[in-house]
Amino acid sequence: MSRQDPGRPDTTPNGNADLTQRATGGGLDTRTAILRSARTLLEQHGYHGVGLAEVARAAGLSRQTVYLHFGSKRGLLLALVDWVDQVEGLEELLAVARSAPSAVAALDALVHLTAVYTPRIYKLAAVLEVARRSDPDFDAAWQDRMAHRRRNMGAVVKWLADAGDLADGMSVKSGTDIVWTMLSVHLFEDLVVDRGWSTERYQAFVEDVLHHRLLPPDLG
Amino acid sequence: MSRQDPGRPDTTPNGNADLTQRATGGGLDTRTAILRSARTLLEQHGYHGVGLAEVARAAGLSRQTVYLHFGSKRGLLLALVDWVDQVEGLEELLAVARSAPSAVAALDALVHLTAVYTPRIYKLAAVLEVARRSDPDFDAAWQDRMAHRRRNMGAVVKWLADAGDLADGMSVKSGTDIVWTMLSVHLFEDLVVDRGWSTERYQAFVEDVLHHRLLPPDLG
DNA sequence: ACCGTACTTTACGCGGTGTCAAGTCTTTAC
DNA sequence: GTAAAGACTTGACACCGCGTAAAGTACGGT
Repeated sequence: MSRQDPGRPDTTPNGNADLTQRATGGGLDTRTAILRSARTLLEQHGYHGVGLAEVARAAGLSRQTVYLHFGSKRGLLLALVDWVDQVEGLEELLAVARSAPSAVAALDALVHLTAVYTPRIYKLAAVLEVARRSDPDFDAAWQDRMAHRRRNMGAVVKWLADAGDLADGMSVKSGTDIVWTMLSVHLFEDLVVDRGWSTERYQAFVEDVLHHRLLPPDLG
Repeated sequence: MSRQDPGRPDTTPNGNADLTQRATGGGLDTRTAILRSARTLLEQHGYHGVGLAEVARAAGLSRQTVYLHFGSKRGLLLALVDWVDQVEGLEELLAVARSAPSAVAALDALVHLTAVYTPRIYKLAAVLEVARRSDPDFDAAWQDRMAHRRRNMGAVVKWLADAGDLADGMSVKSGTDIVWTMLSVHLFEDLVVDRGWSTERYQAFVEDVLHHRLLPPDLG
């Protein structure tokens, strides 16, 4: 943590009046406290439903502290994305997919990863979606992260191609486009969140479509 | 084109009290002028990139006039949706699909309709997407309109089922879910807008997936 | 004792939504 | 011919969110 509370001034015009936890010995530092409350509130009320004042209050801090740490709402969101991916263990899950025994297994692992991971982050993804369309600068930064995600998928499709497991006439680029689209958060939201499908059914559906579209007839 | 212009009762999508449109010799009444500039500006700068003041200015009117006609930004957006669907001739396109000679033809017509219609409205759809996630009241009204769209798709899938053209184990509900998802604006955006596919390729892809998933093996 | 760090308080400027009240101009109705 | 009704304008205000600025306060280390 950092400093302590000077005196719990309470009744600040800024709107704190909270009971500030921030366990000094606990281990949560200020930055994490902000990220935690930001995530909770944003997932609950959406991008425009939460102001930085509210985030700060929930973290037991002043509004300015948020600006001190993240510079802007955009900065907070960007940091939030990285933090959540780290907290939710995205890298570990990706490592599993990369260590698959075959190209087809890697593709299936990618689908499985998505079915497991998306439920953890789709609410935040909805927030980011709005942020993208509200803030061009955020959108630019977001595209970078998405390009990274696309490269992961492209690598698997390339693997398929090199192993001769890609259907005739299917280029790596087209295949990647299809994987990208079928594994998008949008599609998960449509099927699982809005239409009530189970993640198992979602996974089976996506896997089936990808197999039929990407693999040669004998494998699909 | 401000205050003169006598009667000329026209379609009032909103169904509000005073229907009173005015058509100068030119033909565009105030309401339409607002809708037109709103559409242009919103598609260009997004939901939060345009204020009602700017919309009004572009229409050559005062900000209050917008409130007089639509009550709020939400009201304007809702009216805009109806107006655009009417201007773009959605009903006519739907009639074509409904008059298809067979269930499978109707399904294909639905896909074709989407491939033709979505390019005209996907920019506005992005705006509405943000509005939905920023304004719960708008979201509620939006769900109504989407339910209507879903019923159209459900009718076609029901037609398939009644004609015995639905794959074994595929319920009307599941089939409708799949059609809904594959014809979503999101999927169009991913493939055509973001990944640069032609609408023909998009259409062929969606049609293929739907045929393979929905129709029995001999037809798919 | 001193300085740097972390956080707080208070105060602006800016821009957007939504509301109110009064005023202008034009058409319609008596 | 005048009065009422309709359509739109002007100007002002409350409220809230973002972002910035400038002091001020508490603590830790040297």
